[in-house]
Amino acid sequence: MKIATWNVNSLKVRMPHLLDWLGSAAPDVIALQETKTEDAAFPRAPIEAAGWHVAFSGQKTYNGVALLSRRPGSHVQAGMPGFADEQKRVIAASYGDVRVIGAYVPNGQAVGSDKYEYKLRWLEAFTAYLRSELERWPRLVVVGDYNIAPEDRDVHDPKAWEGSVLVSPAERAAFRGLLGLGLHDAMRLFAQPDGTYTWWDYRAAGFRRNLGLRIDHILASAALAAECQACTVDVAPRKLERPSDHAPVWAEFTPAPALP
DNA sequence: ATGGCGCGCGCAGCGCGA
Repeated sequence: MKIATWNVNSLKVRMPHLLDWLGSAAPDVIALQETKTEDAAFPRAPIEAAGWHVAFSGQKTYNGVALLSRRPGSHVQAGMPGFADEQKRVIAASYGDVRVIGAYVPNGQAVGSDKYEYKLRWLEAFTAYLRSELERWPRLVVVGDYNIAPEDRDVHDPKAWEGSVLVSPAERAAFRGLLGLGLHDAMRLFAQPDGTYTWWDYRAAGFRRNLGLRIDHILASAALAAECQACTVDVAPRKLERPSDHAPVWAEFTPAPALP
C-alpha cells in the first residue's frame, strides 16, 4: 500500500500536476493540504473521472485538506473531536484496517505570535487525538505538512534558522511528543541523501539552490513501520512550471507474507 | 535572505505562507 502526502498550495491551480503525478506515481492513498477550496466548490469531477474516491474538508482561501484513494474510505472524519476549530486542517479515513490521517499543521508565522500559540495548542490537541486514534487503529499512518523541521539535518542552514518558527525548541518538542506516542518517521527508517527536503521557498531560487526544509512527514505506527519498504521525496513536480512550493512524499507498506 | 514569489480575492493591493 503506497501512501502519499502533498501540500499542493491551491488544488485548482495544481490540478494538472496532481493528475499527472497520480498517474505516474500511482499511490493507493494521497493526502492533500492547502486545497484552499470550500467543499461546495471542490473539483471532484476531474478527480473522480481519473478513478479516485475523495473525502475533503475545506474552506475558502486558506487551509483545506483532502484524501484521494483508489478504493473508498470508511469511517471518514473531518477535524479533531473535542477541538473546535474553524480552520480545516484534519481529515481521516480507513482503508481496510489501515487508518490514514491527513493533517495541515498551523504554520505559526513567528515565535511568540498569536498564530504560534495557536500552533502549540493545536499540536497539543493533535497529540491527544493521535493517542486515542492509535488505541482504536493500531495500523495508523499520519501524513501531511507538519510545518516542523524535526532536526538540524532537516534544515539547509540551521544557523540561519535557529530559534525561528518551524524549528523552535517547543515545536520540535511537540514533534518528538508525536514520536513518543509510538509513531515512527518513515523517512528516517531509510538512509537519505544529505539535503533531503520537502519544501523550498519560491523566492531567491530556493529550489535550484536546494535551500529547503523537511517539513512534510509520514509517521507510521509500530505495526506499519515494520512493513515500510521505502519512503521518498519526489522532487520532480517541484521542477515544473508553476509548481507547488512543496514536493510530494510517499511511503510503501507491504505486510510480511503469512507463514506457511 | 532585511526581501526577492505565489496564492486567493477581486480588480488594487493586501494577508498569508514557511
